[in-house]
Amino acid sequence: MTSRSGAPQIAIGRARGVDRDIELMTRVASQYYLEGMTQEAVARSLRLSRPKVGRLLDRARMTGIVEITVNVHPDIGLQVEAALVSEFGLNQVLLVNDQSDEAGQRASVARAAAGFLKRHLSDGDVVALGMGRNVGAVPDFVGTPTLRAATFVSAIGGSPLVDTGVNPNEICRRLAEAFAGTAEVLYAPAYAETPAVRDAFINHDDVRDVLERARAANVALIGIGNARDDSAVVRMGCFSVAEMRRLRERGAVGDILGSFFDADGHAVVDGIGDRVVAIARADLEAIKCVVAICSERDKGEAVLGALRSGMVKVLVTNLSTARTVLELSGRA
Amino acid sequence: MTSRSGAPQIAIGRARGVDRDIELMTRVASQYYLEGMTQEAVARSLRLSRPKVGRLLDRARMTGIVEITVNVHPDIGLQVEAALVSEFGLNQVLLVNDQSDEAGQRASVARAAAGFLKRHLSDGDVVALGMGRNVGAVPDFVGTPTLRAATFVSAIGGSPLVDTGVNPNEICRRLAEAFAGTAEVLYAPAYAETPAVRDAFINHDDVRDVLERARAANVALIGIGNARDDSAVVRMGCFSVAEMRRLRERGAVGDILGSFFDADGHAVVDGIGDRVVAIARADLEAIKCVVAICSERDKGEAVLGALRSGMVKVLVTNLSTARTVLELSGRA
DNA sequence: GCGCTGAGTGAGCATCTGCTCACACGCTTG
DNA sequence: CAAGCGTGTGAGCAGATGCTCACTCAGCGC
Repeated sequence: MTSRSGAPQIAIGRARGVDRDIELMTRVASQYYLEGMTQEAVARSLRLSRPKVGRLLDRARMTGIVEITVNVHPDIGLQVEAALVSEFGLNQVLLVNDQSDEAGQRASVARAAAGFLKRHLSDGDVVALGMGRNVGAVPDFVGTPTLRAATFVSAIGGSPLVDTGVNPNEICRRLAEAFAGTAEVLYAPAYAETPAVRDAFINHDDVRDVLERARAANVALIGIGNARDDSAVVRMGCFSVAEMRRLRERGAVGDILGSFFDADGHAVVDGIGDRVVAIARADLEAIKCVVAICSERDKGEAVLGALRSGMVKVLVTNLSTARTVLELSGRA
Repeated sequence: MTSRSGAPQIAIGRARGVDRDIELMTRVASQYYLEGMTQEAVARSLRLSRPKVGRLLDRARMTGIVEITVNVHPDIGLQVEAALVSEFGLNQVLLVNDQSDEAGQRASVARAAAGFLKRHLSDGDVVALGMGRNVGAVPDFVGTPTLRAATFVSAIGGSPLVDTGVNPNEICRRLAEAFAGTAEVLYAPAYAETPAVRDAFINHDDVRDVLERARAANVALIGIGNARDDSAVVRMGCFSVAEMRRLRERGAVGDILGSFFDADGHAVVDGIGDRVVAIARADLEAIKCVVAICSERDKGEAVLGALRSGMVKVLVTNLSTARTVLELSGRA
């Protein structure tokens, strides 16, 4: 009945003042959640009091030993994922459930993206980072720092008007902290007033070095912007409403790292491109693992264009957005 | 309060007689498990009776919408994983908790391996398969068939003495079924009596074709055997106890697909190799994603040799085994 | 058209769980 | 060395959950 502990004579994991109850929590959680025993039965089997078992379960949930996830139903989710993968030649699609509130939706998409990074980042990886609320929410869900010798690099400049975790530098620092890696940030604005100013920025030694580093990244984590008057870049003051209108007239539906594209994914060329301080579309296309995240259902056209552009390799989004994209692409 | 449904006008996922309550289950599960509402509160918010909410939650757990996993504690698991990755140059390590019973241990390791395949298999992948109880347990945990156009190929012959899901052909068929892919099986024994008989087998058109196909696989799923008198290959009658003893005298600690290696991972050459009907060690080394699974704590030496051999790229095992391997390797 | 069958529903109850609270123990501090 | 503080423990209770059991109603056969 009382099985022995598993004799790990090894020091790994015991070094610090690591919680001595970890094994107990694991055992309790396993009996309760996996074997379906009642808390009282678990208490008897391990000679603990019933409340103590309850408390151990709480802590097991807190520390991440027990993980409860609500997935998209396999019958639906797998079909939609497969359809997106085959339609747009993606490597992977991660779908999460729809949420009624915007914040919750962003959180669950960000959690999925964080999970992807946790599973896939290895020592030595270099991650180029975009901006925006969606990307900015990712560090919140990394959880326990995970000791990866990874580098996080801003792939686009920031905006002085917002400082609320939306700027790539801020995201960069927080992600690096979460993964116990290093951050390399870009001290330049995302958009310059004129091409000449932009050139001055990108020729600055520090800026050029960081952009060079971002270009050499093997992973990228980016958001997808839309081309509407209320889009983030307009709100951030990078563009005027008139400029955005002009972009739309030329077919623009969205942007990635300041590179606009139309519904077919083709680049929309305009003076704009010459004012962006960021890595270029071609740079992104060369990165093997470009993870795009989007949690807003009304960004369907932008996501469609982004997927068709070939920049995106992994898409993280919610079910409705995914369905909207498939519908728009005519593959319903 | 009552938020609208999310208007997915698209047909995907609705085509068949798909459970119309899927959305309801998801919503209920989300409110209960993620937002921490009580069943009664969920019932009120969705105008359902309290028992109905309970029943929906049951079904959500059954169908896989809600997933409860008991992980290794991050503080410990991540350290051990990182240590194995860096020590042996692996791509990834998946650790599961120790289980007191052998069957439960095998099941949880197999579940993790199945999860890895579900996440990583894409259309067109070809998976070479080994034999043994561990590999044989994987198909049981794939769950919902996932429509991947993948091919599963036996990479080693079978044994006529056992027919209980341990033979690669059987595993092959069951995995193919679980993933809704195709199976290519090998009509040959794992070990022939003499090299001449072996040659006769591998020169047979069908056998040669399947082995050729296995060599060209981009994924492999294999077990790790040990070199003891009670090892699976001896029990299966492929070898005599005396032959196994001779292998041990030459330093053998374990085998993968019938290729034996010593504690340093070097191949143990013997007449044995000429009698195996399987792809060779070099073939396996050339496959990018070789997933080895092991659920037995007493296979430490065998796993150590396997990791040092360079054949294994992804290891799936339980915490104690992982620790034992690190300890044996002197990296404790 | 009528009755039968069976899946699905909600009441009621026994049980389980979460929470509060008083208490004991160990550790610091005067 | 003693008092004080804080964390952790188990009793007790209110509320939440799982379960059984009549009951309803749609679907089907006679």
